[in-house]
Amino acid sequence: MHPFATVGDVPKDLSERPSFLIGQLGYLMGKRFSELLRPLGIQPPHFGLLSYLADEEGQTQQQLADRMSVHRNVMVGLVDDLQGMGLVERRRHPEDRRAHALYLTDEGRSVLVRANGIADEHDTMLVGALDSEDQGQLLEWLQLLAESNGLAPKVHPALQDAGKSQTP
Amino acid sequence: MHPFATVGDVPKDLSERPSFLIGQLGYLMGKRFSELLRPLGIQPPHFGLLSYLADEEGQTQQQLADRMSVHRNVMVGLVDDLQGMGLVERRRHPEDRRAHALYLTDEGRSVLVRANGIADEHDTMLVGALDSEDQGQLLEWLQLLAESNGLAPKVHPALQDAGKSQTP
DNA sequence: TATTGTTATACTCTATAACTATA
DNA sequence: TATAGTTATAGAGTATAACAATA
Repeated sequence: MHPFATVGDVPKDLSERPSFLIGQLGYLMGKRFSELLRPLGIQPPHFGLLSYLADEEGQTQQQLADRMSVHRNVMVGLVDDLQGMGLVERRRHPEDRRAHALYLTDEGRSVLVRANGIADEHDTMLVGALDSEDQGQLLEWLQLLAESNGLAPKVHPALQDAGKSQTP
Repeated sequence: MHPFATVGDVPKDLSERPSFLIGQLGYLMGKRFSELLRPLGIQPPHFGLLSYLADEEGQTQQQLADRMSVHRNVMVGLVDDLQGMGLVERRRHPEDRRAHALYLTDEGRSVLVRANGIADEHDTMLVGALDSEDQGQLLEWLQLLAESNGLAPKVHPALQDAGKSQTP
């Protein structure tokens, strides 16, 4: 018995803590998805950008930055990358000459389809050890916990830490 | 319907992917635990170190580094921090004069007790929206998935990415 | 004056190597 | 020769600020 067990209970093992298990698994998810995407030449934030852009083409960088909750400075780099690979195009915005209107190329659409397939594999790797019914129950609980813990849907918190819009 | 839905199905929403939800929640766990620990002046890796040291005092830095799967260079900094706060002591090792034998101070034990309490709160924040029975089921599933995805128990993968022992 | 996109700078973290003292 | 601990260096990633063009 530990001398510091003042409340009468033994300190809990890390692997009995849901927060630790989720932390372990969450870190692994980012790393593994990144590796799975490597053959496509993109990273998870690029995948998010392509997905958001597919939802509605012609958006400006600022609009996409707001939706993904990334700083607009970061968006420049993401778009540079994707444009360099020929996956997106910057066109002139029809109403605002300061802004760019972004569009997917055919290659960009193709890469997005493949990336979605990789994400499916990725999900299967994660929850494949559970039967189909349990997978469904787990998904519901995760959605519930994401909401009860204040997470915005479809926004990865790693991208939104930076102060976004304040220009002092 | 999207023009790239070649396989006949619409791309899945990010918040319907267990991998994305776990990724969101996992990132939040690290950030929030870090904030919760701030009043104690320590960070999550320090908490891990204190826990491992409480399991068995007198361990060397290398032993602790192996168990936590951190590089020994990183361990130096963690021990420096904790020693600077008066939470651990470096004593002479009785059998190997190269090594230090590490011990908790009374203050270190006290901080560990409080940190365990904070970790309990942290867990409750995460799963509090589920009833007690569901919390139990979720914990089982998370333990199963951690194992089926190759995670070592009680080792946070963020700390073990660095090559550890190779001295070329 | 505020906003879009861009660039440059600084800061943090971490990875790698190299050094010492012992074994 | 190998190992425990330490220190220094360099690189990646990220935050902050500043800028030009346009609204």
